[in-house]
Amino acid sequence: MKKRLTLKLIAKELDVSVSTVSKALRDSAEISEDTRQKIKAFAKLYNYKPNNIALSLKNRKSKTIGVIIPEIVHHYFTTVISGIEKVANEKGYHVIICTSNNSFDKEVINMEILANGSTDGFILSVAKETQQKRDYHHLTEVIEQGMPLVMFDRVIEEINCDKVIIDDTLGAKKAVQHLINIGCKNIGLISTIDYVSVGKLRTQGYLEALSENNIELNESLILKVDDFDQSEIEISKFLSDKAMDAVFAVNEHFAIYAIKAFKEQGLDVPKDVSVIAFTDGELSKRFIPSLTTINQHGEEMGAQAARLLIRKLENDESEDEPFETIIIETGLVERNSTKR
Amino acid sequence: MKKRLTLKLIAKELDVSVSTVSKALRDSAEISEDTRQKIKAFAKLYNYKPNNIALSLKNRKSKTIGVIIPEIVHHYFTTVISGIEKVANEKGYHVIICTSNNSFDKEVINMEILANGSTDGFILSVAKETQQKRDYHHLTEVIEQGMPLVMFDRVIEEINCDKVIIDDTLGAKKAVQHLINIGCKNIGLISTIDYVSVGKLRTQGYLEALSENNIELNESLILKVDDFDQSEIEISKFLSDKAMDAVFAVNEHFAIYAIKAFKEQGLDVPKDVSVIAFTDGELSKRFIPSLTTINQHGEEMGAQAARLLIRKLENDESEDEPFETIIIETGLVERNSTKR
DNA sequence: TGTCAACACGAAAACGTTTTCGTAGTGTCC
DNA sequence: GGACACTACGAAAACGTTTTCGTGTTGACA
Repeated sequence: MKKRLTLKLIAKELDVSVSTVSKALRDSAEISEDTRQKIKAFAKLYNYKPNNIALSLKNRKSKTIGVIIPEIVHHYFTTVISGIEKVANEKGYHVIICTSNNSFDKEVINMEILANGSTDGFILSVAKETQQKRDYHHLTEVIEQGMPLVMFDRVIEEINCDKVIIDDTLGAKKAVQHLINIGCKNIGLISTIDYVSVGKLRTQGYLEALSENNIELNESLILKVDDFDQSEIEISKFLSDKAMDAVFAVNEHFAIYAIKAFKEQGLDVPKDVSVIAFTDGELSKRFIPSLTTINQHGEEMGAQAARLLIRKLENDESEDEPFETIIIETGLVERNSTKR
Repeated sequence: MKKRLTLKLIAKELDVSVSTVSKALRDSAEISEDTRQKIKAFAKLYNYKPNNIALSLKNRKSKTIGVIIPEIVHHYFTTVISGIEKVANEKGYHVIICTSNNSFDKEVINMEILANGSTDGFILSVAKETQQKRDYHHLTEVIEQGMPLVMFDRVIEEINCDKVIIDDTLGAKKAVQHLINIGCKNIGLISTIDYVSVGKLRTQGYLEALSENNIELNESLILKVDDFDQSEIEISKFLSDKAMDAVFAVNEHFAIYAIKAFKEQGLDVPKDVSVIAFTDGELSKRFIPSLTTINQHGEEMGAQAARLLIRKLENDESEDEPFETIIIETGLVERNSTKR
């Protein structure tokens, strides 16, 4: 087991001082051509690499950004991470990922650990539990310490920081408008309970689309799923006694459960009933029928979040720059779960 | 913007020395009850948290483990990460994730960066390009520096380190044996080219199962997909002129393309033809028909890898302990793409 | 009163860098 | 020959910890 090479070792070996070695390697003009060559050659030969930890301590920055997401086993979040990584690596940052598992406590702990030097800033999508509890002390604390924070997807309005979101309401509106355009009249909604912000916003888009088209709201066509694990049964029950010609689901899974339920009822998608969902997922492309969706552009979202964060990190002057909220456009992707 | 609290600041504020503060906070018996209380109260009041970077430098360990995977937008890898994270966090480690994007160069760069102090050890699944190139200098270098390395899934046999793999060959055999048991005779194989080790091993399992059941090998029933992006077309072409009553696919995607192709030919799965695949994915559960699979227990795999790594990290004496290869058992999950 | 142990604390080194400042040695110029 | 400016390097501080060792004060005891 080779010991790691340090400046001190090089210095001793070459009989110069540590400072000389450091300067030589950084091409300082203070060092004569001769010794510079000698030191560089030696360093190269023995494959010297500076110790990042020491640099972090010295520079008081780690060149890494911390990402905290509710869960990683979720295609949408992986696309976001992918976008973050791409931009971060381009700019010489690396990325630490932690999952909160939708637990408030784990979110807090992860932030505290990463905030203690490991990370220069955060990109975060808050846990469901945090949204419920409305306890944001860990976020404000980090901000007060001067660490930039960018929130995405599930953001907290009250927190003053950069944000990247999609136009959930508008996206939902687009979806429902599409259903209306193809002639659907009785449009159901499968959403989540309201404390999940996206559920709330998408519900709002649904309502707006109806009202703009002078369609009367029928509350009985709205389902707000509470327990994800029970959603398949809930949805199947919900759909069993309603007359709908379309369903708008706030995510991929709900859409697929809906399609399954319809099939079991002997209904054909899209002939008898159209289904549209919010998602970026793999499933929607591969499912039969493939799903018409409102896409969320996760990778773009991650990329923008990373750009915002790095801008704040590199611009010391930017402290008093106002915070930005970037809205990622959603788009309709027509596939085979809606009739034409 | 509050400055971060350090030992030095506390010391100045309370008019004691840095060492006293450090000792007090760590409950050293050297410090009198009085001052200890005072210091602890102060630290708590102003929410002192030690700087991890300084600790890393001092202790020459970072308490973080680096994970390098070929791609993150892949359900299997996220389950593995999930398992790694769970175990790592339990033991007080955190996890840095980098993706190689299946590029050799990016794999090398990521390892070099993380190896310079950021990380105590590695968990790695090698990039496709690395398997092709057979250039493993970055792996041996890291090992020579005394950093433990655990490889999983796509492992390199020649490298001497801990490994976690699944019994690809046996798993494939199980799959094919199941097809034989339900009465299939003409069993096709959709695999990848051989330099991807899993493709090779699973192919071998296929061959073994056939030979053990005295079924003659028909080379024309084997497809080795080269270009992933073209796989849908390749598979559809491949299946168009063969008479099979079953297909074993080495991954989820190939299986689904096969099912689609069969449907287009007017064949029913599972009535006319059975399909079985290797995978842990979401798709297989939700697809219609849902897929009979050989599962890979990704989370278990990650957990074991993390355990192996941490064992090496915490046991200085373990240096000469022999390396282990843990084999994760695969299991057959019967669903609706195979007849009963 | 002098000796010694116990107690409570501080100084300093160390981890691996970068950077500021100081300074020997050399050469130039009048 | 003296003043001065370069040149090329080294010493030391700093980043925030932990830990080893040294030391001043106190009290007990003969």
